[in-house]
Amino acid sequence: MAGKKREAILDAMLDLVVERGFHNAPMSLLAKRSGASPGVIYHYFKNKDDVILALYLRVASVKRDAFLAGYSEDMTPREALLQVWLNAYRFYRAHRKETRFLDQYLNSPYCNAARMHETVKTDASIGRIMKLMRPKKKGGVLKNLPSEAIDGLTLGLAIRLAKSEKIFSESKLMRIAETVWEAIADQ
Amino acid sequence: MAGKKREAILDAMLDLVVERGFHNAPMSLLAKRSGASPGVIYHYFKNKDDVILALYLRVASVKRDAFLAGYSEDMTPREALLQVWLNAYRFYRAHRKETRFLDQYLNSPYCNAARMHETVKTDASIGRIMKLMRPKKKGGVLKNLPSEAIDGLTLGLAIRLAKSEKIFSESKLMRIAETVWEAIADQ
Amino acid sequence: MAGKKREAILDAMLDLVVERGFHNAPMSLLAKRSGASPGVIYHYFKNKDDVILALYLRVASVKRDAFLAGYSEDMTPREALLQVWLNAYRFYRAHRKETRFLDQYLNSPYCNAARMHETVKTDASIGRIMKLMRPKKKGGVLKNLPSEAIDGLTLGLAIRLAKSEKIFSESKLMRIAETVWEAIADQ
Amino acid sequence: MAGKKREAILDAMLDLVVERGFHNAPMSLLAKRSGASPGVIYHYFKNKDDVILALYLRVASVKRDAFLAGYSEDMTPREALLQVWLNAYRFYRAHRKETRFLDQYLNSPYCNAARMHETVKTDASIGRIMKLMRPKKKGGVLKNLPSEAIDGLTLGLAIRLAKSEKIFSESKLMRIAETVWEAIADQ
DNA sequence: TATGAATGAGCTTTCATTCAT
DNA sequence: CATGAATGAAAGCTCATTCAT
Repeated sequence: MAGKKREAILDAMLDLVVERGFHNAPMSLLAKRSGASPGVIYHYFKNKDDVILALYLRVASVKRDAFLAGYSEDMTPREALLQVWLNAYRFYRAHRKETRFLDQYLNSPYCNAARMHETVKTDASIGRIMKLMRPKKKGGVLKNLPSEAIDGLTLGLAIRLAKSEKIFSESKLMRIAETVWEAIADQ
Repeated sequence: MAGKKREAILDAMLDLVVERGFHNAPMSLLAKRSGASPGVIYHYFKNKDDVILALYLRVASVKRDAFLAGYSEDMTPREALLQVWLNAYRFYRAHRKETRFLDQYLNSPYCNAARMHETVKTDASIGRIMKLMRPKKKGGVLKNLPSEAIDGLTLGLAIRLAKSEKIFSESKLMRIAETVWEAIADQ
Repeated sequence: MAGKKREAILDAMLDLVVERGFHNAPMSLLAKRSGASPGVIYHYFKNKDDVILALYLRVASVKRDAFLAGYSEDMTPREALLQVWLNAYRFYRAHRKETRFLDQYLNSPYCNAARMHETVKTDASIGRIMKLMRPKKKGGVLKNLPSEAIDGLTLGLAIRLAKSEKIFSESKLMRIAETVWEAIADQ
Repeated sequence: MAGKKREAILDAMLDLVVERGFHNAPMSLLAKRSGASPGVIYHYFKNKDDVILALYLRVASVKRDAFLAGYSEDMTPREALLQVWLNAYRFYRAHRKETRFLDQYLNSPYCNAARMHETVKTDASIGRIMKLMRPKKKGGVLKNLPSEAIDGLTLGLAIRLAKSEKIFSESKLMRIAETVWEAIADQ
């Protein structure tokens, strides 16, 4: 109950950033939209940047949980990849506002080196999976591709598909996931 | 001589946006950096948004030319894909400021539906290539994947690799390009 | 206590417009003169035009009350005319700043058709009196003159006299009021 | 031919002031509307105030000539009054832009004491007529009314009627002029 | 906790005026 | 005489933040 207003502020900020961008999201409007007074926002948050950061952390946390749903360490790399890839697609598809927020946040100087410290921590569990997928010569099962390539061919593709207005059938998604696996696995 | 100051303003805006983001790029600083007076910017541009838009159009135009360098309609789809993919990687790699600007611009509400009209026009020639690469069942040579998937697996990958600090050797790049081709071609 | 600062802003704007005109009445000076900060003016008013409009409405309201002081519907037309005419003269004479403001406002494009809507509403009670004074052929007691002529010969004269530096004695004013009555009444 | 551009500038300024007011009549727009370059305006006029002043002097001169048309010193006071009154009405009626300009100019602090020196000189010939119309006790034929009253009952009325959208017939105008004469003459 | 009036630095933009060409 | 790019002070206005209540 205590955190209800805090959540309302973050919700309103998410809407504002998506609709209007970081600039053009004034605190006065945030107050109006969230039903809080300008003053009380500063009770919950140090300043505007802190609201943005808290929103990012909330979104990142939800995203991490979504990505890892149904994943277990017992899975084969192939099973893990397919699971996480579909999770990613579904998250981006279901959370379009959050996706657009992340796009803006991660591409803006708002998110600078200092803050990326937090980011890395947050995404560490994603890293756990990714580390499983090492190139063959390092004991993994993947082709000898740079990690950026692996990332781009998997999550990068998921996000692109999710941004499309098209809705893909389960079978189509499975087929794409297979294509992804084939592109990166060293069979 | 005629458009020299106009170009200087756009150059300065590019630097500012990359360093500080759309917000935090005040016109007064733009004036100082470009060597123009605050007033004269409004001789060349209607307002701040118009500067941003002009910068986008300039970057998009340069990008299009870079992508199409060395491309000819006689090429096989495979040759064309390899050529354009390498062009893309090299453009993003060589124009990091422009790339970061595009990231911000295309993900921000600055770039709304109205402006995307221009965008589409600008990227039409890219479209010419992409249309060559149709799925097999439509007379092309590609797997039956949605266009977003093709796009993500090709240009989306190029941009990710280019953003990395790593520098890839020619042979490595060629190998990745081949992997890309194999991922999308229906052999 | 509630509207004290708002009133101070309007008071200061009245002074500024009279001293310096609409142009040359910058918001920064308005802030200084009214003891408000530049920002808070925009808490009470939408923009500069809105300050001007609010000032006009305040002046118009005071003016209307002043004009109608001591008037009752039982009066004969002659009594009513003399009463209102003297009221008008005294208002203009006692409120010289307001009078000069009205001169500027009503003659400037600041006061356009849209705003005149309000004006008419405000002056409706004046209209009540004026309608009593109809030409004889419509059941009134006045000469068959256009309403603009009636208006000019009464209020128009009052304002001119009030603008003069001269101070007229009560008896002189009464005599002029009688002249006005004779000029418009159909005896 | 030399003065053609000068006249064009004054014409454009008249339009601008009437449409937009003194403020909102920027020199850049004056340049565009008049077909002159911003620079050359400063060849013909010292500064913006000087353009306004020159326009006022031009309008005042035309007005004076219009008022005196058909007037001769041989006329009886009554004939002179009727002639000048009708001239005034017709001038205001035919020159609405000029009338609105004068309204703004004469009511604004643009037209300050320094400039009124010129004004008085310009209107001296009007003064000649007005002086003929002295109160009876000073050898004239008018009632013993303050000069402001005479002025208001004559020219003040003419201007009010002229501002109305109504168009008055010759006979109606003559009747009103007669009423005016009766109001001020000491018969 | 909560309010919202108040602050004031700083933003985008305008515009009278100048001057090299 | 003529141009129009250039100037820069100053305008109107915004907004993150504070604080008395």
